[in-house]
Amino acid sequence: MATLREIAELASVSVATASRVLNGSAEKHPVSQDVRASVRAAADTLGYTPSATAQALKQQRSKIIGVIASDILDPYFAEMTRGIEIEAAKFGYVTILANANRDPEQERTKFRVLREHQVSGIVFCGSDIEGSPGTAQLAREVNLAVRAGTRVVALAPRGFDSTKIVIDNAATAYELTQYMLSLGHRKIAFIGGIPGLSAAEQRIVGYRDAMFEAQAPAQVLGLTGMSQESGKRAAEELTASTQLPDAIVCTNDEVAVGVLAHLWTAGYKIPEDVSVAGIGGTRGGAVFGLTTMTLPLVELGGLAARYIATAGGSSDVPAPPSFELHIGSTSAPRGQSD
Amino acid sequence: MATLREIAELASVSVATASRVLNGSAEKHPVSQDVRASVRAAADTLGYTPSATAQALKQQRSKIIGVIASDILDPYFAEMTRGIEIEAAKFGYVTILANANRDPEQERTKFRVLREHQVSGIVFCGSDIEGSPGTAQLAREVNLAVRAGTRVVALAPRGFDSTKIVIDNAATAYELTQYMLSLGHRKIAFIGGIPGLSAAEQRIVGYRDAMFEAQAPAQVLGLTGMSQESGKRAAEELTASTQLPDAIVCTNDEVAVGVLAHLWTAGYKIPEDVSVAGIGGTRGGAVFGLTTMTLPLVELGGLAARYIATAGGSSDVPAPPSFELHIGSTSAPRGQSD
DNA sequence: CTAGCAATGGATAACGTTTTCCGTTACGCT
DNA sequence: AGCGTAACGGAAAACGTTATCCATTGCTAG
Repeated sequence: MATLREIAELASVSVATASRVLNGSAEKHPVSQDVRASVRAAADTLGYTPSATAQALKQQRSKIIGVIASDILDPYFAEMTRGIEIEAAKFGYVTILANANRDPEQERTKFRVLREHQVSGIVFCGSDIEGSPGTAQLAREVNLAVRAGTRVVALAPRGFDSTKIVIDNAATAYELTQYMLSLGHRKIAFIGGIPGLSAAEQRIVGYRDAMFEAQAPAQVLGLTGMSQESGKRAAEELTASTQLPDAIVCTNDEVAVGVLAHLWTAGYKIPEDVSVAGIGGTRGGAVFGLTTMTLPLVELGGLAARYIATAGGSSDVPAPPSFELHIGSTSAPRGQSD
Repeated sequence: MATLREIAELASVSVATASRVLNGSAEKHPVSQDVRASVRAAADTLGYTPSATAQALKQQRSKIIGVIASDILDPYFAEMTRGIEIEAAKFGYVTILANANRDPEQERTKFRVLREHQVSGIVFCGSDIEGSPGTAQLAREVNLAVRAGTRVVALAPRGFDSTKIVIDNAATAYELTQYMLSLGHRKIAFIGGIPGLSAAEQRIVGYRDAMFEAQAPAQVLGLTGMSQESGKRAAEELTASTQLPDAIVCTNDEVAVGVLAHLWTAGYKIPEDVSVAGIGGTRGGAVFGLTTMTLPLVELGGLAARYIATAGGSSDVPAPPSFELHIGSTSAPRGQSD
């Protein structure tokens, strides 16, 4: 790979000048048109590719955003990471993706590795698992980093002192449940979640609140998982019992699809026999016409990326202020499975 | 962030020694136990984090693997990237993920950006779209890089002079079709693909071959897309026509799920009314008991990662030999939708 | 007794950039 | 004429590592 020095030599200018022409600061320090042209020509003939590594070392900041996703195969997080990547690219940033398999230990090691790579910031996609062994340890480490100036943003409820961009999970579930109630359903079951997973627990809270208000009997088969398989298993359990509910609200689209899968193969009609709803509005449920609360997943990711890419970038704020942004659930339920 | 110099100072040793203790080469150049201990202690108190950036600059090779995926939301590629990430981590590598949206232009820009980051190698997940404007240009650029020593591996049929690890798509589709035939189905339709997409076209070839051999009438609704939505639309078209086939073979699981979705909502019974099969064996189809050819997607990714992480690493091969690895379709179809 | 070697530690030159600090012009103004 | 000031261009010091060469010691083999 051609270096600036070689370019400079070929164009008979100094490396400083070559740098100014090829990478940026030609405004701060003017370079004549002639020189510019010859430098660019030299760069072309030699096939110059700037070394992002050297730039990062010099500037103490690589144009990389680290992403730690709870489960990369879950469309919920996949959408977020896509949002991050798209927005990051607009700022010339690139994303390093790490999958944590919902394991705080893995999150911790990935967090470290990402920091070693001098990333501009780190985004956590996915919420806390309270009570899990590594959770507190991770939080301590993250908080230390945040205080040291590392830009961290959590796209979910997290026990970090970092910037957070979170959806109001309780409100979302509340609205969805209300919607199902408004359709005339009374017996509405709730399925899904993982013990200690804040986001999931908040959704159960929202569901309970709505049911309580309507004086309808709540039935929570929660904490059964967040995957399609877990949804399927829970649905099997439900259909094995004496009486099917009028409707099933699921903690996310994946679980809902699993429920749908079982109900369908068991011969039930949706929504005639039972209504099913999910949360997320991911591509996964779209093809089934799943009723779901559409969440701005891609936009959330974009927000996170933009925050990292811009905060303290050209501005002169040394310590980017951590803030907490709550996205209300503004979307209305949509779909045909209700 | 603490640097080696600070550590060295605190431990009253030279940076060289600190480097030797903290990062690696303590075997090549021995360091006494006492010194080791004091350096490590210093590193601990100062909270040392090695700068991957500086290491990369010095060693002319970052421990990063670049991944360019055709469509990150398609489980087929998501599985591959997961395989890459898992295996890469074992070697202390990290992956930069870039989504190309099946667009050669985007692949090209991402390829450039990745190279700027001095990645150890680049993996393409997804095959060529022949005839597309940017394809030839991309190939030229990639080949140039390969010749210059960049390690590139394509996890799909590609017109690159790079290492390729490809599944025998024709054989896979052939086997699957034969299996469906062996079940007694005669009228078997094929759905899915994108014009110019080599992998998809190969699958059609395999299907045709099997049907021809069995003297069964082939019906290809190919080139309708690779997504769930496209599968659904194609299925709609199919059910609108006079007569439903006995079975439907789809180009991948996503399309198959889309087909399933339509058939189900339209009131058909699977597999009583019509059998459905996909290719890939991704998590997407699992919950529906979709009949599918399980492909070693994760393993493929792992192979690619291992190749990049190891080739020319400690060995002294300067130019890693490009090779072409064909994975036969060894798996048998599994699932209940047939 | 001494050449030679293993063990250990240090200095220092890179790696490819960016950026600050200094020249040198040339020009416009008093 | 004198001088401030843009407009340019270059030299060189970092950024944090690693690796190559040297220096010192304490041995052991001849």
